[in-house]
Amino acid sequence: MNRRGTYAKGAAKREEILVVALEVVAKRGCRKATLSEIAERVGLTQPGLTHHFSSREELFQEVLRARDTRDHAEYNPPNRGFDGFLAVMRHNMEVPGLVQLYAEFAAEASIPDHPAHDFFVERYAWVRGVIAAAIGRSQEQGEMGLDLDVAEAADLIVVAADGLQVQWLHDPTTDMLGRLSRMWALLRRSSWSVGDAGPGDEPAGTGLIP
Amino acid sequence: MNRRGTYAKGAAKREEILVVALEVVAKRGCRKATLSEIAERVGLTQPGLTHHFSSREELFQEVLRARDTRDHAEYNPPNRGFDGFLAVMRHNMEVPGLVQLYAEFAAEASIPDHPAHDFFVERYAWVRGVIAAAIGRSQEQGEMGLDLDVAEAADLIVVAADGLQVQWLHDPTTDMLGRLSRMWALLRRSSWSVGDAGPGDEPAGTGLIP
DNA sequence: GTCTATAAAAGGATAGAC
DNA sequence: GTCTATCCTTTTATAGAC
Repeated sequence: MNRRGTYAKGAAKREEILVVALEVVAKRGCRKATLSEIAERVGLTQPGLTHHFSSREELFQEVLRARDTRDHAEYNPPNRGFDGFLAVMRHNMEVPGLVQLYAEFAAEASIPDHPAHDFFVERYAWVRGVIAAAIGRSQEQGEMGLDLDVAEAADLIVVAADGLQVQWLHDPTTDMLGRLSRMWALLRRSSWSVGDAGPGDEPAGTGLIP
Repeated sequence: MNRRGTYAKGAAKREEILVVALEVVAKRGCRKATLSEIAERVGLTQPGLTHHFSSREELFQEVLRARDTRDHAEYNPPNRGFDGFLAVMRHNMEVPGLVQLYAEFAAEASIPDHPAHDFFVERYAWVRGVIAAAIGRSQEQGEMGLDLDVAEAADLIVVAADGLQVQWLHDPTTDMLGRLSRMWALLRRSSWSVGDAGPGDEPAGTGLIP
């Protein structure tokens, strides 16, 4: 531990930057949050900040990564299942800045050559996996039918959660937890087989498959 | 029609700008799309463009408004119900630029004092209403139970659609239509009463309501 | 309705000192 | 690890001519 003043200090500053970056995003929005303002708020110049995070995109990506790491450790101990996911969403309602950053940056990064594109693709896969595991656990306990298409069900939970967060940002009275619980309940009660109305199928008469 | 050269020309240029703005957004993303590039592509200078749309936010908002107007006329003639909604989503898959703009700009506008904030709040209410009407129609036809909470069900469809679009931007193999059809099927098969597991309720043991 | 010109600001990147 | 200094680029906004 003789690295005090170098490594330790650097790591602490990094943490501080991540926190302050979030505050600036919460106030200005992801688009209008600038490196200079963040730097100033942590008592650095803009080039000083760049030493820690070499670009705006890297910084925001790391803010979100740190969030995931902490949230997962805090709310998703092994096998907590859907309750853990709900707990994360409940926590999200106390940190609108994070939700705002997530929604805006994820959308911005949807363009294929965005620096954070791969981060989000991997993150989505990870989240779907977490939810799929929760569904699997629910199946083991007999709460959900074994004929449920787990991947599809997990997808629906994840996209509903994402969509809900944007709605909630626009209207904070949105009942995210209630809506997600309902979504979960729908899946719990349903029972379907692949040949029934599987992925890609459509209601008859839609005309989507000419 | 003696206004050729003034009103007519202005309106035509406006339309052209809306189209080109979309192309630039599709290429660069909403954040990186600039008034100057759009102006150049329509053969105007940036101040020339500003004459038609006084800000970036107004321009993007009008692109989305024009889209809604056209889509609604094209795919949602009275009482087409859920099929009409699916048709809009199918059409969206042919215009990723629009989906990209919608996702990114909606997230950006989630901050309360954003110029387009109200536009999105009103738009969400409108879309929810459209879906709620489709559900109501489905109930009349006996396809959906009368005990369905229409507002809640409509919400779930809308947020799932929004979330799906972002997922699809990141991974174009995402089966948006299949997922939405499944969502609809879940609601069709379900049957719930308000006291059963109504909005705001949670699974037992979640601890979300201390 | 569109231009030129210019403002006025700000964004992010980089080289080199300490 | 942080600063100063500087650079280049870009962005939006505005005033006034045609």
